[in-house]
Amino acid sequence: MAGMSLEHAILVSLLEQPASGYELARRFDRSIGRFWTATHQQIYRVLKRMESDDWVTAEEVGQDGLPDKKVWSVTPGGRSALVTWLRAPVQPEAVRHELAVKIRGAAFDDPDGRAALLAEVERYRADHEATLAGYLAGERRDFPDPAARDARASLQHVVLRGGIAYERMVLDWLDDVLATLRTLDPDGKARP
Amino acid sequence: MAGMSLEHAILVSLLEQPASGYELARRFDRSIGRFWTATHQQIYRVLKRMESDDWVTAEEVGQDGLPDKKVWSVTPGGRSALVTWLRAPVQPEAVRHELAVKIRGAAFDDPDGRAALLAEVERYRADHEATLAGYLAGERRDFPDPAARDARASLQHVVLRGGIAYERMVLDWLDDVLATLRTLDPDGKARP
DNA sequence: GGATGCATGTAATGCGTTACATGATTGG
DNA sequence: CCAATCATGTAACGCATTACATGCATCC
Repeated sequence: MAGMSLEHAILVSLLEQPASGYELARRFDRSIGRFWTATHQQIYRVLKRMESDDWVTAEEVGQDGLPDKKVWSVTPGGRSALVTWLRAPVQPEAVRHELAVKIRGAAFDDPDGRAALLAEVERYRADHEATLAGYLAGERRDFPDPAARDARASLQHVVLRGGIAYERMVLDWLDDVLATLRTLDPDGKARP
Repeated sequence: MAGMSLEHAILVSLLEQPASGYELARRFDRSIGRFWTATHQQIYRVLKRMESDDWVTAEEVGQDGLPDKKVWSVTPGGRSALVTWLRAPVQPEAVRHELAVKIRGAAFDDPDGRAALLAEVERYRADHEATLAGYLAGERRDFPDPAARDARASLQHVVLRGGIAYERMVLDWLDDVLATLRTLDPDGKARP
C-alpha cells in the first residue's frame, strides 16, 4: 500500500490529459519519464488492474488510417485513491547509482581500465548535457511567462526546475570525476 | 548480464575490506548505501550465488562472546568478473522520484491537501539536511587531507563529493518547492 | 520493399521487499 | 527482564525487465 506508485503516476498523467496505453508509454519516455520510468508492458498490466479496481475507465475511439485505441480516464474512485496517496508520507528513495559503484571499483582495475572508464564518463556526460538541453528547451516552450500561471503549471514547472538542477549538478560532478581520474593517470595513455 | 549489479557492489566492498554478510549489510546501510541499497536477505542470497560461481570464498572465524561468522573474500575469478563489468557501458539510471509525482499530483488536490504536502516536504527536507550533515562529518573524518592520497581514497572521496553535491541540490530545490507551494496557498491555512 | 510509427498484448525470469524464524550475548 | 546487537537464514509475493508476438498504415 505504501510505495508502489506506477498507479499514481498514471493517475496524475491521465488527470492532466486522458490517453491510450500507447500514448501513456510515450509520456513515460518524455515528460513523466523525468521522474518515473515505465515500459508499455507495465502500463498495460497496471491499467488492467486499475480498471478492475474502478480507478480508470476506457472509451473506444476509432481513428481513420490508424488502429482503434482505448482512451483511459480517471474515475472519481481513482481520484480519491490519488488524494489518499498524496496525503501519505513520502517513502525514502532507493538509491541505485551504477556509475558510483564503477568509480569506486576503478581502484581495483589498472590504468587501462581507468582510461576506459574515463571515456565512458565522457560519453555519459554528453548524454546528460543533451538531457539538460532538452529540459531547457521544454522550459522555454512550456513556461515562457514566469508569472501568471495556474497551480498545475506552477507545479509542473517546479518539477522541471528540479530536473534542470539535477542535470546541472550531475554535469558539475562529472567534471570533478573526470579531473580526479586524470589526476590518477596523468598522461591519459595506456601503460604496460 | 548488463545491469544487475548488487553482485558488483558487493565485489567492490569486499575488495575494499573482506566482511561477513552481516557486516556487508551494515555497510549497505552506511557508506555503500549512499549509492546502492540492499537488505541482508538479498545479500545472503547473492553471496550464495557468488560462491557457487566462484567469485567469493568464505573463511569461518570464531569470536569469543559472539557467534561465529563467515568472512567473505573475493577470488581471482570474482576480481576478473568485476573488471569485465567495469569496462562495460554504464546503463542509464532508472528514475523513481515519488515526491515529484506527488508535487504534480497536488494540482488535483485542494488547499488542505497542499498544506499537508507542504508539511511533508518540510519533514523530507529535514531528512536530507541530516544526510548532508552526516556526509560532511564523514568527509572531515575520512578525508581530512585534500592531497597526497592513493587512488582508492581519491575515488572514494569523489563519490562522496557526489553525494554531498546531490544533497545540496536537493535542499535548494526543496526550498524552491516550498516557496512554490506557499505561492499557491499564501495564507497557509485550510479553506472550506 | 523495408523501416518506422501506431496500437495492444503474453510469457518467462529474476530481482526486491516483507514477513517469518532462530539463537546467543551484552547493557541498562 | 527487556532491548539491542551480532549473526544467519527461509518463504511468499509482487513488481520490473526482457523477449516474443501480432497487425495495419504511412513514408522513403
